Amino acid sequence: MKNLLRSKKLRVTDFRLAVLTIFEQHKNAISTEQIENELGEFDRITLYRTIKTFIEKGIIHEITMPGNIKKLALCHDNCNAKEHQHQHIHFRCNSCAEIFCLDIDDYPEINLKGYQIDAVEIQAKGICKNCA
Amino acid sequence: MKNLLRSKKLRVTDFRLAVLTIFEQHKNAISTEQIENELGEFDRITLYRTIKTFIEKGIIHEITMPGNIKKLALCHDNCNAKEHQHQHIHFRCNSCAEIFCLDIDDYPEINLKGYQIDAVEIQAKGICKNCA
DNA sequence: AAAATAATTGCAACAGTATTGCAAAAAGAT
DNA sequence: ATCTTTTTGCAATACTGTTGCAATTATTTT
Repeated sequence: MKNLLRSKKLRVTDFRLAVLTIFEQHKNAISTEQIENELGEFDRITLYRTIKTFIEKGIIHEITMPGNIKKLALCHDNCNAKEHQHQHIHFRCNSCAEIFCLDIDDYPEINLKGYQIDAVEIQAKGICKNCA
Repeated sequence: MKNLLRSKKLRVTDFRLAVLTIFEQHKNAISTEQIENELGEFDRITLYRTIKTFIEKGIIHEITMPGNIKKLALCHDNCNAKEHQHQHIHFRCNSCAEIFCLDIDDYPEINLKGYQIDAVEIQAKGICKNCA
């Protein structure tokens, strides 16, 4: 974890390590609220800033879906400030409401005449393995 | 427009017609802020409620993307409260920041072993026709 | 066409989410 | 150990959205 921060030219602080630890303890994407609950005592503003920094540096990525759903998950690929590139899809279970980052073998190509496509994000909804 | 509201069992009111008119005047997806600006005098709470109702009834759909991007667009398919089904992708231009609902011929199939997929939403980012 | 009914609106108050500026504290470099 | 720069924590503020309730308006019934 310390190396991850250093590789992104971020200082290693207790706060950042605490937040990273929470991310690593969760397989699935988590909400800001969940982080708040698990942090114990903390400063909200610092948390928002930490999240923003992590997103900019490509440590975590944001997943948003209609209905004010907003979650965060660790990047597994090597992302950066400019572009997050994930070869996985975001799956939301309609039963347990968990959001999973799932790898797929053949990531579909999208072609649109006249449009230059730099990044594609795929979201799916349904029933997950555990709830099925 | 009146028939659209009636078909969804909603009362025809000036406010709703005004909001619908704004949607029809825009080819691309628009933000709540844009609607507010174009409405002239209005009540914000009523607008939020109108938007919520329209989404629930399948008149408009929400498009969300990382970075607190949230836009709204008319549904062209016949959507309903339970599920919005669009055979188009959402394209965001990195240059003009517009969000387009674009039809594609071959909407990709997504398969995930063990997961039941009910809906798929595809988002793309790049450079649009006009900006290219 | 008027009265009854039911949905919608507008206001007040409030809640949640997020940002900015700034001084103090902490991390990393010399 | 000291210096420099980043990060934190606090105060204040802004934005986005919601709830309850009374007044108004649209539709239905008579």
